Amino acid sequence: MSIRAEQKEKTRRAIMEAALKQIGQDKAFSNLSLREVAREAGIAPTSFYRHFQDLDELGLALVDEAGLSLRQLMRKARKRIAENGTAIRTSVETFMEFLNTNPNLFRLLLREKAGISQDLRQAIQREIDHFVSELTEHIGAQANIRGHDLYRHELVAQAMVTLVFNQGADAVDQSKAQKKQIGEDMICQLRMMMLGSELMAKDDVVVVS
Amino acid sequence: MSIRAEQKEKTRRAIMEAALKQIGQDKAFSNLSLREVAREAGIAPTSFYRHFQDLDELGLALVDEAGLSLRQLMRKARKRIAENGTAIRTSVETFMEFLNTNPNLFRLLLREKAGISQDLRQAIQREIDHFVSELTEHIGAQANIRGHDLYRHELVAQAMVTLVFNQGADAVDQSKAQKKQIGEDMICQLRMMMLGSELMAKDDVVVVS
DNA sequence: TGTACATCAGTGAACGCGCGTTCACTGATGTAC
DNA sequence: TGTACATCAGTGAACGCGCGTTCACTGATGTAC
Repeated sequence: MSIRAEQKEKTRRAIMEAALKQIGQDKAFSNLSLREVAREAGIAPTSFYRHFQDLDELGLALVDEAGLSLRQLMRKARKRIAENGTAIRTSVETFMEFLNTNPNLFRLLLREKAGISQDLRQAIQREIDHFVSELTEHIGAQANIRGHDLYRHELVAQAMVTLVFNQGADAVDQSKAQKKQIGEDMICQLRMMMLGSELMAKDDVVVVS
Repeated sequence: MSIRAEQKEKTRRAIMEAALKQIGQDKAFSNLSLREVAREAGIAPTSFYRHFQDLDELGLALVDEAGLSLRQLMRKARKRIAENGTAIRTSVETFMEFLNTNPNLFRLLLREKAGISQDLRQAIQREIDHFVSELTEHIGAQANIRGHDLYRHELVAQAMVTLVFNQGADAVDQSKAQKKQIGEDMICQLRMMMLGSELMAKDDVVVVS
């Protein structure tokens, strides 16, 4: 990479880090100001435009980055599960690692999932949907291997992601001990879901409405 | 009530309705402007201060109102359950009614639960915690009556509220048919939780870590 | 009931401020020969 | 390698704008006698 391109990339990173830092300081993305981000990044306000057309474009770049992290996370979790087999515990613990490593990326996803910008919401929803469908596939395959049938395993996956993501929100600002506790509770809740689904898949259970 | 007090109350309502209207139009609470709210309410910007000290105070008043609605909702659900017994279905359907009746109050809770203002977040968390503890008590009592034991029923209640609240978020902007579908899926997920918890409460099930 | 005074919800002008965006410019880096 | 020109990331001045808040004010409603 040329010197010029390198420097440009460095500045781009500085802008993204500046935005993430502000998000960590209890700013919603829609409350960021271009001038404040530029100040934090150590550039003139006008320089921002050399990298992003506007703040929305910066937001999408950040969501892309978060999505990338999520996918890496999932790969890591899968690898660990293959090694030691305790799928739910391993997934939750891997997710809690993500929370600790990228708290501001998580805050971005969490806050903007219900936020103002339709573009951001859609981008985040896409990442989460992707996560859900990977998990759906995974637990479906696992169930086949182990010979447990699951009832509507796609709903199990969806509920699991919803639980982990949203209870994770309560954990992000807590002490290590409290995080641990929240993680254990989540593990228990996911097991309940899984067990319930297995039970509902058995022939002799009548589902009443 | 005196004429003066009546008029004042009317203006206060107008301000709150104006804020809710803006929240419905994809504004986060932290993006509301005092001037815009006043404009929408049909008063001079300065008149706002006769009713609220600042926008934060307005936010808390709105969360109070939402909390009141939630408690009314719970009471209604309990009454209906006492009449017809299908607890999960009735609760979900009652919640979906709330969504349809007060979409903007729900949007406020949803958005500001992960939002900027610490005061609002705490106020909303308090309402949700109250909801969870009422539900915990309810399903605990129901389980006793029916003779099913539940394993850690407080986690069941927490998960149920998390699921309904957050999947409800996906429903609020959808068509009636899609809302119905989301509701049915939620019912299924809640049943899985409940069944799983019942199963884990049985003596002969060994919980491995 | 009538009068004189007090209260107070609502007002319009004015303020200083930070914002996003434009523009023409600079000077280091890159390229062609 | 050296020279002449092109590119383009970063800049500082300037703009118009909507904002939150203050202030002294108005005039309808309320109260005391």
